[in-house]
Amino acid sequence: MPVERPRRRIPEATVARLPVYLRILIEQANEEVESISSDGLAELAGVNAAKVRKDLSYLGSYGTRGVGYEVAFLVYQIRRELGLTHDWPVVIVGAGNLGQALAGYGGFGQRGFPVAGVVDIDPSKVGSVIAGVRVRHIDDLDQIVQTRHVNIGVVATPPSAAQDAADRLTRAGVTSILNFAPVVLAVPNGINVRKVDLAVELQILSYYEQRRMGVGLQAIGSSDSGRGASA
Amino acid sequence: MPVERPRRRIPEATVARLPVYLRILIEQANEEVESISSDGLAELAGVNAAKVRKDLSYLGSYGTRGVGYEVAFLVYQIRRELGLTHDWPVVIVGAGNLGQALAGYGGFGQRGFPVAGVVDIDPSKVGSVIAGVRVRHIDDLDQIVQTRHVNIGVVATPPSAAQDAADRLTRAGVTSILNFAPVVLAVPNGINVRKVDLAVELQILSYYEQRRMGVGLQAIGSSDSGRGASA
DNA sequence: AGGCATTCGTGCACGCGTTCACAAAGTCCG
DNA sequence: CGGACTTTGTGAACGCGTGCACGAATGCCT
Repeated sequence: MPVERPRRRIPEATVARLPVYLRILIEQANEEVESISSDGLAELAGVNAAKVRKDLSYLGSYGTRGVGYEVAFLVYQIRRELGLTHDWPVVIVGAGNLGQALAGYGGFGQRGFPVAGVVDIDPSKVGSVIAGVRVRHIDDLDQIVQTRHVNIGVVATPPSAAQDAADRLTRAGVTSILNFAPVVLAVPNGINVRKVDLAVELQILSYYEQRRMGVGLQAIGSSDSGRGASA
Repeated sequence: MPVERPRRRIPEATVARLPVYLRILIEQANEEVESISSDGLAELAGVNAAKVRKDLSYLGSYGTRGVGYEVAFLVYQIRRELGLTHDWPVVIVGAGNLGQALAGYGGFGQRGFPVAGVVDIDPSKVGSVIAGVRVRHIDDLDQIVQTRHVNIGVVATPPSAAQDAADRLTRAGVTSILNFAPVVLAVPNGINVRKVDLAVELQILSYYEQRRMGVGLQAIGSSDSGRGASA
């Protein structure tokens, strides 16, 4: 009996939705809800019910026909699949406006991603304490990554410094990067990069707004960009 | 001669990439680069060259065979298509940690999205000035949206207040929302919502990290999640 | 115990997006 | 001026993700 299956590959689109399901399920658990149907979960997540079932089927055949899914069990399974059974310390590069906000954002530590350190290249920023974490110099990056076993780095620098930050992170041994700088990072193979670009998001919204006006008042209908439940 | 074509619909995936091209092209223009090939742009954007050409072909047949695209002209065309020929004022709901960082983030105003106002429901926060903008009470939302002609709202509240913020925004007449709260917003039809969820992004990275370890040291290869050029 | 209602799991078809491959169109040089 | 070279624009094939529809399994009620 194979205790830990090698686990089949999960489609990227599904991986992106699992965290959403997880958050909703934890909420439900806090409200003493014991079980939930794919329909119920779909409604709360703003997606199709069949999609929910297919997504969850990648985890295994948990779920009871005629009843639904046991919330607590599903939380455990998703946690395990996403690798959230233990903490993933992160290091933040850049102690500017954004870096400080991220370090102060409670959502990190509370959700299993404690801030192992904040570093900056500007000596004048080093030493200041933000959100209980002392800012250290970027030269200490290697040491932080190694002693705290950091796998995930966050780039919160100005655009001009982002590539250098990424280079230092990968050199220090980080294998996943969350990039907030409006720059396309070049990284070695095998390094996982995800980007969050506020300007891009706004410009996408701008496109649909502009379109809405230009075309006149005709049916806008499916201008929802993936998410969005109707009231 | 139709001055302004009705413009065929552009695939969502392409719309999401246009802002990236735009940023790169503006950079190139600043460095006095006059023209660029689809190959060159593709490299800088970290995508396939054919994809660049197909994306740009949705704008029209700009581009000269044997030469490439004229940078300045392409910048103009993308700007026009994305509706960036004029500013889009945005209103930020929530003057907490994140709201302040967003208001202070220069990337907004400089990229055509000036902050028309920051509002909060907490009277103790009202009146304080962040990044040159005075925080006003959320009851002033309607007035701000109407007098400043705001179409885009940013939700930067705690999760528990996010739905209320979205309701108020749509009621005030906002038709696009950028949501930073880890909540699935329910909005009326025709309202465009995009979400930015830090915890979700980290959890996705966590999945691939966990997988990397579990499977052992075998080829990780295509674990790049869309972006990522090799060094 | 049997039948009915409910809900899961999934095969299948459809549509969108990506990529290849190549003709068309232009430049450059001898 | 002609031929070689470069690069665009796009038809076509492929692959992935979505959503429908339905069989299978389970619980509940009589």
